[in-house]
Amino acid sequence: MLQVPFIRDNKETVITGLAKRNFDAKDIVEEVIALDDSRRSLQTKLDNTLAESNVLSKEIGNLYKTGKAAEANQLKEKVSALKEDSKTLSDDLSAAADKLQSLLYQLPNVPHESVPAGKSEEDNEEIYSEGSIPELYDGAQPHWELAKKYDIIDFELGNKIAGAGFPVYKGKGARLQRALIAYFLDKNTDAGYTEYQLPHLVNEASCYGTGQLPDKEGQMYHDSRDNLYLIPTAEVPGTNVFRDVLLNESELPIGITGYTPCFRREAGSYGAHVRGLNRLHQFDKVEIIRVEHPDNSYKAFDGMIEHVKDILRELKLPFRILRLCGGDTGFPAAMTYDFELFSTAQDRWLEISSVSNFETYQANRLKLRFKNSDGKNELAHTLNGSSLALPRVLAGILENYQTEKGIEIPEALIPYTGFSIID
RNA sequence: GGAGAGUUGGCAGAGUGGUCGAAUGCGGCAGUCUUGAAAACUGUUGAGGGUCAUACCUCCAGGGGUUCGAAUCCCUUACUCUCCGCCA
Repeated sequence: MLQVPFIRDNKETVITGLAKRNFDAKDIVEEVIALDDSRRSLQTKLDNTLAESNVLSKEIGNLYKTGKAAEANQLKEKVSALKEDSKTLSDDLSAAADKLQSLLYQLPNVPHESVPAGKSEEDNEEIYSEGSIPELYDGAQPHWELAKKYDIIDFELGNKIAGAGFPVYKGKGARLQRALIAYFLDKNTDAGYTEYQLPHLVNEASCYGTGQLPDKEGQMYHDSRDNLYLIPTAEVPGTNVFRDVLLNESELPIGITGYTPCFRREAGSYGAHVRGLNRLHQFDKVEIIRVEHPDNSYKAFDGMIEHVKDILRELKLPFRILRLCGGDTGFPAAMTYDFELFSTAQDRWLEISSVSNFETYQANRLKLRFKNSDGKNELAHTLNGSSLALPRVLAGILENYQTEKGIEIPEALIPYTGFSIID
């Protein structure tokens, strides 16, 4: 959530920044400022009314003590009248505050100055690529065929047990999943992230904290009996670790990592390009989350990019990095880089990681602050990224590492799988 | 699921109608001492709104009520703990 004083002081920056997302913020910004004005003037009136009745109440107390009940009763009437006024004022005030809040929820984060304008993924900029695309043998297959051929992922079985989008991993397929999770977690903890095991269900407040609510309700699985949501990403429980937290500056930076399954309803997103592992209702992901001093967050962002690069380099998977344009950058993010790996057998790029800097947008909702060197409480910056999402990495490995003899295992993973080929 | 107890500042924990935005301890910050640090001692230290700055207002889990006046009394919701039940 953007902060009102920031919007006030940077009206034009906000409007031109959001225009890069194709978001016309002009009316909302004007309305926010107008509402904030009226909120303030109501607040002042209310404060004055309350101040007066506070003074009178004290007098009443004193009058009673000195036995002047008649005078006290006179004052009581006055206070009652003030109370009527303050009731009206405070109703008006909370109406204005609620409206302001709901307007603020509608404003996405202002993109970083380096983010290009653009409407859709067409306008994303490729800024880096690495690794060579392997030449596959004749008869190379997409992963859903390989999965069947080697009997390592059973989509049909998942259909029976749960439904489409819930694959069953078997044998070496299951082991490879476990290996990837352990490998990613090890890479992350080696880089200084602290490993967390987080709840897979979260309450409503946590969903508001990271912005899944109020407007992405339909994308999450929800247990209405207990009002709990299945997490769509570890970002939700992981970032909410820091909800309502006041840190000392010396505690920054903080980095945590966690493996969780992720659950997404993905309503209405069926169609092309969703075969096999490409889009699922349940998938595994290892996430990294950072809390940073505002002065360091972009340096930390670069560090996260390098970290993910290292992993892909070690797995010897060909990848590229995209700088997302305004229109493709997620609502709460100021900047996002996507990692995509090239799947030779599908002849297309698959998104496997998304690294974002949210600046203070999430921290403002979370009330995540630190005491700065002036002793003032200041919002921290939050960042997160996948390192990595499993299904498409798995798809990439299966497709890019297939040979006529079987699927080779990337060297870095062999200590984790305990085997070097799936055949 | 049943019964009971609780929820107070960064943390722990007192406070049962006005003198309470709140004792005390820990932690944080500053200083004295020290070559430096630790220890000790001294001072300081809740959050939000508002103001040029004061003033002032709000906040003792959330919401509602009683009262001239509520952390304190009542209702309600959420959560936590203990015991019982169930259970991997």
